[in-house]
Amino acid sequence: MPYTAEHKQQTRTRIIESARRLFNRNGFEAVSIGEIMSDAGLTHGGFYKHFAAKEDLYQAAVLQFICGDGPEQWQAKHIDPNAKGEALARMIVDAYLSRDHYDDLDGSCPLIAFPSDVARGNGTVKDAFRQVMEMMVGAFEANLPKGKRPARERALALVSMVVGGMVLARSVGDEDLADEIRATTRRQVYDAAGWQL
Amino acid sequence: MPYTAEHKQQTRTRIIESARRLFNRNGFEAVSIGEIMSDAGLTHGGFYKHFAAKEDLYQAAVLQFICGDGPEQWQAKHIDPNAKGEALARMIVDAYLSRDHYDDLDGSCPLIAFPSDVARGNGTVKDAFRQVMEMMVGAFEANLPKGKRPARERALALVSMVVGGMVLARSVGDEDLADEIRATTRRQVYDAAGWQL
DNA sequence: GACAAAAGATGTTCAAGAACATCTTTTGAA
DNA sequence: TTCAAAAGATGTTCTTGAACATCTTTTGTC
Repeated sequence: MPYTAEHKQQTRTRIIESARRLFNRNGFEAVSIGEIMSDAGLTHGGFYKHFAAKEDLYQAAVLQFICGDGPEQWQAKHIDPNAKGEALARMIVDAYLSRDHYDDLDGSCPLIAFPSDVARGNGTVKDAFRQVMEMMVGAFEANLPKGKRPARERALALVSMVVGGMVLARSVGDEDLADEIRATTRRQVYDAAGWQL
Repeated sequence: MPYTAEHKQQTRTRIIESARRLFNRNGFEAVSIGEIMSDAGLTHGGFYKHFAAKEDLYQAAVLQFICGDGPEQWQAKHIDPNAKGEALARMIVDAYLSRDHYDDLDGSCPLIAFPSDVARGNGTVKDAFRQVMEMMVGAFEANLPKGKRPARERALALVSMVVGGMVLARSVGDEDLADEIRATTRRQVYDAAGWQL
């Protein structure tokens, strides 16, 4: 068999990385297969050697966020990989609601980049989306102080808040208002989690 | 001048209503002008007598939610128009996070229906989006009990939560999980607002 | 070194759709 | 009743893009 299996895998990964970047910025529909392949340094024809249809890329692009190697800059900048417990949970919140994340259109979390696209998509994409969400819920759940309600419940609420806040910030088209939304959401998350600012 | 001004206005409104419904369900890109016009009982050609470009419809479709006549069923069912203060604020939250809203793909709030589409759109759509958000913030702000933080801040956080919760619920593709997200978000909103369940 | 199997490139098909040009219909005003 | 201005219908253009068919290149195996 010519072209080693790793080679194909690498190419496939390159395609997915290009797709995620372009999808993140422009949405599923607005990006053509040709653009993605070209961005990955290939031509349009080879696409179907890796995927049966464009839709299959949606799922892969969403999962790339948690399967790709290494955190994004906006994550690395705010999260100390050695941190644990409350400190870690706070770092995740800070990273998520950071200006860096807000500005990083290419590398942002898929929960922010395409919620409505996924809501309209097929079960496969939704499943990928759910996985990303559950991963985030899990990260909070494991690092939340005890409270009157179950940790999962509070973790889910925190995810709702940070996702909602960033989604709104990205959509209002006003930097100052976006800053206000991010800052406000962060304070309220801290309150809800029982953390000091 | 043939065709009275009201007639034109009515037709325009019909186009916007069709557009909102179809956009809500399928997104801006996936719906063609022909489909919208046809849904409104017209043919594609007449579109440009009302709008210069398809993009102009995006803004109109978003604003239709707050400019259209009468609340959606999911709103009417949970909100007593005579209610005031905390009772009203609770009704708004209940309506927003209701199963009725979740199920109403055509009539849902634009903040839920197309956050990512708007985030990628031009300033005009974003401005419309902002208006819808500010209207919601205002509704909460005016009806929140006193607390240690400014009412606007807490109102903004509530909006982040309910929007985030519904956006996630719509995207996970699992009814049970969606129910959990809605219920959990609601409890946490009540906690955050200082309301009893 | 020849061979073949798979990756990737090139080229084609077909459909969709935005924009607009040009007809036809409507209806208020004269 | 006629006229004309604007709404709406019909028809056309041109571009884009998904899918796939068919070449060409690569490289491991014999």
